[in-house]
Amino acid sequence: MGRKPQKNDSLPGSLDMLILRTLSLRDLHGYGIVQFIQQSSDNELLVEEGSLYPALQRLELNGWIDGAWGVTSNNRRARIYKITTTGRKQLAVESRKYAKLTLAIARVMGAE
Amino acid sequence: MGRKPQKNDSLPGSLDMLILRTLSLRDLHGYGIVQFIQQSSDNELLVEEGSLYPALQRLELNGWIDGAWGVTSNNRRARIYKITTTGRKQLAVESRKYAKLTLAIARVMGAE
DNA sequence: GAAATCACCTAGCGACGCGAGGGTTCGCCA
DNA sequence: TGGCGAACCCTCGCGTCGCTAGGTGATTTC
Repeated sequence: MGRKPQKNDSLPGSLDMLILRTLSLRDLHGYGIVQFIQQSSDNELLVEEGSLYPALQRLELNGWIDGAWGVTSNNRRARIYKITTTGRKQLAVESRKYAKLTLAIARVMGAE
Repeated sequence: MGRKPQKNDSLPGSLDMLILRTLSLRDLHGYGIVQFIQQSSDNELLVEEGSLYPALQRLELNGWIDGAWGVTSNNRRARIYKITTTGRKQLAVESRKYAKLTLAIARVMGAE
């Protein structure tokens, strides 16, 4: 059997970025976001539903995404989310911040 | 004036790794750990004392570091910490995990 | 001798992700 | 046809973590 996907426990804060990134590519419902992240991470990232839905509410509250009831390609009721203009800006901000942080950490991990 | 160092708020979990990494290079006291991380990260990472000391207790409880009262080169009383054998193993584990996670995140951030 | 620096510690708070639970609707197939 | 599993949504309570804000004391510097 394959490797077990990791929980995102170890990098809080990055979940918002991952969701925004996903929605920047296409409108999607919650369940689909989970699948996209899992697949595009090569089955290494697993987003629990107990993390996802609160995160979506958070993001919507901040005005970074917009949700509306719709129907999936499977003919199922679902809340379809799309990223807003502010959301795209936020994604850019978070990406930059994430890059700086990981670079800084890499420096420490490689320092003598 | 220069850039303000970032808080580590955005990457919880990585603090333990940074401390272990620092102590894997040399025995050090808390205050010195903060300075080392700040300097070796090019002044981008700032560890608050309110984060550091609880973290040190955590690590010691887990048996990953050992603390003992001593004296710094400045002739000041301080708790000198050193990494244990188990701590080095833990550092290796966390480093690998961190690398995998950031790689997975990078995949998602670069996916289409 | 006052102020700044070095050095340690704690309590309480807010944020986040998770586990566990509960719910509906659709499609499949025995 | 009726049962079951998958797709889909949601919430509550918990543990962990870093931060803010506060406090302590010793040593150097002016």
